[in-house]
Amino acid sequence: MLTNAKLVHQPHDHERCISAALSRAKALCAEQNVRLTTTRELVLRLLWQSHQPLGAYQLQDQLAEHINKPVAPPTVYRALEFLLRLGLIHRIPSLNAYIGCPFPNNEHSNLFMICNQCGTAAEVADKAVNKLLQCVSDRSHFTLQSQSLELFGLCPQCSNITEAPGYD
Amino acid sequence: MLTNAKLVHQPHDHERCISAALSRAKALCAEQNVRLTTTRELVLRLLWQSHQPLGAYQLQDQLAEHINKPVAPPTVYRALEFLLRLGLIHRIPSLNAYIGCPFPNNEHSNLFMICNQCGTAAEVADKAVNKLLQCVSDRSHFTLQSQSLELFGLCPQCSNITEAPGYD
DNA sequence: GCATAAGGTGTTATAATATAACAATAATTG
DNA sequence: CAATTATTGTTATATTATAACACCTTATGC
Repeated sequence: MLTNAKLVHQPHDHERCISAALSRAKALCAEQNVRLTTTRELVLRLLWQSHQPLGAYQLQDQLAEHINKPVAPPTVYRALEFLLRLGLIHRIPSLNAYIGCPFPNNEHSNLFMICNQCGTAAEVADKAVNKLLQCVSDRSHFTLQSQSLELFGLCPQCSNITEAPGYD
Repeated sequence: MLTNAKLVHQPHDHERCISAALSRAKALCAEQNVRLTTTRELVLRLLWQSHQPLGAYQLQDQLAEHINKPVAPPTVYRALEFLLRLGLIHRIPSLNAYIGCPFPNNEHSNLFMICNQCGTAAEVADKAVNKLLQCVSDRSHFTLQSQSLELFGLCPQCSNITEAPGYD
């Protein structure tokens, strides 16, 4: 099972997450012979500022603040589209939000564990999950092409807080 | 594995789907002591007119046509909210669309197989899937509360058409 | 039965998310 | 360096969803 769950749910050197993501992005763009322009890189950076998915309009605000001039929605959506196409980020449909992918190029499950409390989202890639869903599809003669799997609940930290005995 | 896939993907007596859904709804409302008002029942009926998820604004149009007077969005969304709360319908996040639930009251997987071609969506409830996802969550100490699983691909019918040899 | 409360609907306005279309600019290629 | 291609800017608008408040209908207690 490939996952960034531990990283996401514990204090860690987040600068490393960011720089790793950026160097992966640069490598991938070079390989694919496409351009990681300033805007695209900035949007990717912004998405990697935390492990919480961000909406397009949050990105718009942050981007505008960053470059110190107004940004129109298409600018953001184009960058997102580009990053999505390369697999550098994911869209989480039930949140209308976007998040950096911690392991692009790997076999994906497109599976996220999203904390209802703190909003963090950890990604999981798991062969057993993929296999089982392939099997479910096969049984119904359904030709599986892609998937989007979202688990909602409480991350370890928020679970502990919630479960802790109160003072009542 | 509990699924309506065969029904969805083959010609069938759809009137039975509709009437079954309605009687389930009536039973559930009686049991829960809530009211299946005209609007709510109509929205449920409309959702059951096919096995394709419908958007809120498609429902709005159809509803307006049906009762022969304009309908405002809140009317639709209120009915949807009610039906969702009772588990009579599901929302499919990546489509922003709604669909009738073929087996409310059962253990759910919230797993849909959605045809990219014809748009039909079959639901699957599978203990193995639930168990595996529970296990994935456990391994990360994630307290699973709910899930949304969407498989995209081709239904059996559309697979056949696509795979059939062409005339080129 | 009737007053009251609770639940449901109508209506208007608006928020939040996303895309279309076209002009302008920058980068790449021959 | 001209021509092509890719990218960005800009304006407008589509799509999905909700807030707020007035009004009406149904259930409930007396």
